[in-house]
Amino acid sequence: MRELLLEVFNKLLDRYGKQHWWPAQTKDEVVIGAILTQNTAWKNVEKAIDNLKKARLCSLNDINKAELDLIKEAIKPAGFFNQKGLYLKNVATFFHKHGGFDQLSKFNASKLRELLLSIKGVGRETADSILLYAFEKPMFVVDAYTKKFLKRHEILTSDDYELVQRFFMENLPKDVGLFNEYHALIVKNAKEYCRTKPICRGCPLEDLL
DNA sequence: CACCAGGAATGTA
DNA sequence: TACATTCATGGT
Repeated sequence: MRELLLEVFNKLLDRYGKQHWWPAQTKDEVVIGAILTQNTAWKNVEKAIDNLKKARLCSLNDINKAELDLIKEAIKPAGFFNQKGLYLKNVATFFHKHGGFDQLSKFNASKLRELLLSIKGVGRETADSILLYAFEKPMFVVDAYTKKFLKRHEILTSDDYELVQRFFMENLPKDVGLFNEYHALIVKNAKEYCRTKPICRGCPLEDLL
């Protein structure tokens, strides 16, 4: 199974190249983007982040100080702005209370995940995205695409988040760079082949079906 | 026009 | 534990 997962990774990387995730300029933006992209197309998140930058609200510190309604107005393009406005406030408060990235980095990945999950608005995928792409902890990120991808290629059919996550983490070297690219490549591939196309023509994993 | 997007919280049984 | 509902904008 280890070899299969590495083979799949190599084929994806060979086809698509590095994805350079997370698409953000700062760690704060990774956290903000992780909230904004919940069940939302990244294109819309970009608009929201653009608005936040123009309003000088694109850091956790700024979000802490800012009026909630200003945040909501800026993030409207990303949808669910009433919830996400509150969620951003919750996350910003959390980072402030815990002394920011420097202090939080001292926790091990498991403990930090637990802390992140205690924030209202941060679920498993959001927590893991923050752990991997902002804290650079070797935590595999699972999303809807990942499950579709595994089913489509008949590798694993489970919908259980933790199970799918363990499947990757127990069968791959715990490497931040590897987890980073792997998740991004799965998303890239799934967007292309796991939506409307019933047959996998031209997919780099065609021969695995 | 319907359907979905890099989910999570909440409620019900 | 398992499943349904709600949240909202913008692209296809």
